[in-house]
Amino acid sequence: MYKMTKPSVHGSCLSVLTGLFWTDFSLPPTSPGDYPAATGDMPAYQIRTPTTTLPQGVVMAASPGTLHSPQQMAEEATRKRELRLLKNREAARECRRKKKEYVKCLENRVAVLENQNKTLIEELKALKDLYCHKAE
DNA sequence: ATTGCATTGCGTCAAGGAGG
DNA sequence: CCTCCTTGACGCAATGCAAT
Repeated sequence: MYKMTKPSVHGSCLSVLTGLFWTDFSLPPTSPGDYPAATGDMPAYQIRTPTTTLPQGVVMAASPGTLHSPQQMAEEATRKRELRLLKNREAARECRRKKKEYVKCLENRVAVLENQNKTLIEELKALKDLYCHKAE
């Protein structure tokens, strides 16, 4: 697990490593809320979309026609704001979860590619040795 | 035990994109 | 145009950890 360096206490961790924001990756999301899936060596991770759980007592907006007094209007505005904040709170949580999963996925991919690289270097070395002995 | 810095996670705001 | 969703950015609190 890599640790964030101080200059990026806020914002995109990946920008420190890559110079890019994570949403700027060359493989664009295939759909909103999706991130580039790993290819080849590893399974593409899937984004689950949990059903939003509104707390009990949160009801959907009343039709505007039923509101009259300024007090009712103010209450409606407050209720709408609280609902918006609640939804955004959950959206932010989900967004962070996906981001962590994405970073983990990239870290796995780095590990796989490093192993592949090592194997190929060893293979090349073996072939070179073979070639040298034949040439003698 | 205390202190200071780094890291992490959260809630909120704001901007921008997508869909109706 | 309006509404909703997504996500970068910010501020804050909690926690970890090394230095003293």
